[in-house]
Amino acid sequence: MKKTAKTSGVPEPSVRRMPDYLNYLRLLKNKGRDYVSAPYIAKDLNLDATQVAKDLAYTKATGKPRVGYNLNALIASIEEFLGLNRTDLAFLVGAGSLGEALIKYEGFGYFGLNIVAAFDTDENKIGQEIHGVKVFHIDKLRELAERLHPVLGIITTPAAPAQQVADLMVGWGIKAIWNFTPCSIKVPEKIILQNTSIYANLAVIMKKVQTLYDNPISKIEDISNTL
Amino acid sequence: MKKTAKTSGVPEPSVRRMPDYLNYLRLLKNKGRDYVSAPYIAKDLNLDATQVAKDLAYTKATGKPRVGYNLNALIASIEEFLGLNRTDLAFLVGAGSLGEALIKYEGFGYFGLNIVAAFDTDENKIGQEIHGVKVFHIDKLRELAERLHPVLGIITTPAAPAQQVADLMVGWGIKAIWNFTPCSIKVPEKIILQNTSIYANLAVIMKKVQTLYDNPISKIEDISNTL
DNA sequence: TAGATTGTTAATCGATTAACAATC
DNA sequence: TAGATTGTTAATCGATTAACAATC
Repeated sequence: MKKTAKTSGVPEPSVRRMPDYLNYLRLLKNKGRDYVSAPYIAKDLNLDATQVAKDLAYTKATGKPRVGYNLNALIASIEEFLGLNRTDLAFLVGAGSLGEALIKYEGFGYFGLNIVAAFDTDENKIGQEIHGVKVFHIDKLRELAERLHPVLGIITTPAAPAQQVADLMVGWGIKAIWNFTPCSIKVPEKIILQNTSIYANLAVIMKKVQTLYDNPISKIEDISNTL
Repeated sequence: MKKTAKTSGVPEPSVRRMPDYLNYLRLLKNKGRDYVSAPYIAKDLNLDATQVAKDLAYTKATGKPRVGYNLNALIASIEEFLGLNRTDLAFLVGAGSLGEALIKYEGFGYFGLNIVAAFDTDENKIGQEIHGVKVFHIDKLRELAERLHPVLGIITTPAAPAQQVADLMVGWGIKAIWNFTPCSIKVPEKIILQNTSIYANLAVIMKKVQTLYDNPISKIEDISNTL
């Protein structure tokens, strides 16, 4: 019953690893390296070498046996794969600290994302500039969307108004929505929806921390301390 | 070769869905409902009913055929599963806007996380209070860690100092690290490490947006507009 | 040439989905 | 009783890992 918008045949986990590779390879390039092999990358990023090779193959990158991949070509290949040549305009609704953090996120520009306007309902925030991005009243969204045709809408409001904001965005022609609220929002089938929940990550970490309490290992450590 | 710290036999995707259920069920409770079935939840959250039932079973929740689950019992069961009764102390390093956003995140308290101190190297930030959490110089981490024994360390610094911060945290007895930088950091095997990369999510969304350009659908839409 | 690495094809592993008996 | 839902067991699906031939 669940329907996940396809990411062009490439497994989503592979897509998620791409920014890691890119970040790592750019660092390596700055160190003056020219070639790099999949096993080498794998070791540094704590991944399986075969998996790295397979991921890189998705980007149409090609390497040479015994030598590896040309670093410049590989970086270009991943950038191409992720579409970083293209720059998409984005609107952000909810100019709280999370919204501010996203706007200030240095790397976004390098990842083909350009937040051009922020919106809020808080009169204190309206008119302000965050890192060069102006905050407008939400009522201006329609007008600005008609003019700029943003592709992506980012929701960083509190949970309550999330659905309303999403409806507004869809109404004014946004193609993709990135939802940072913990609320599950409904959008028409054609709209791309990506939920990013801090809580999902928190849950995983708390669950792992829990094992520290359950596990007799901590008790063993206690014992060894008394020896 | 890759080693993922086990979350006690429960599939990680299931753990990640738990906060969604919890959030949704709390909302439902506020509406005055007493019972809820897996298919009902599934419909609202856009999931498969069997999957919901299976997820809930992991929490040891039990339901009655034809009736569903008692809402209070179910909520309690998920809270128990996630360990929300326990409250863990956390230190946060990097009091920028992302750090600030996390400190202000209303929900964290409800999810068993208590950020008790923030650290930075920026003299302008030191001594300030964010939402009741004081910002200390990073040099104070040792002293405060010895006193408070935080379980979790959150890294919201820029990428460059991430590894250094992690080493510091590990040195002072932190058990789990939540890394928000795009840098892959190395920690001893015993330390729980959770990476949350905004870029991974961005990559997925950009890749999906890309299909809008590749796809002839957009062209079809253009044509229909001229009719 | 020898040997490491690519890149493909097959095997494994794990999560999701489907089927169905139990039960309220 | 009839029928919807739980909860378990089996089938499917997809990603990761392993094996190996090609090749530089």
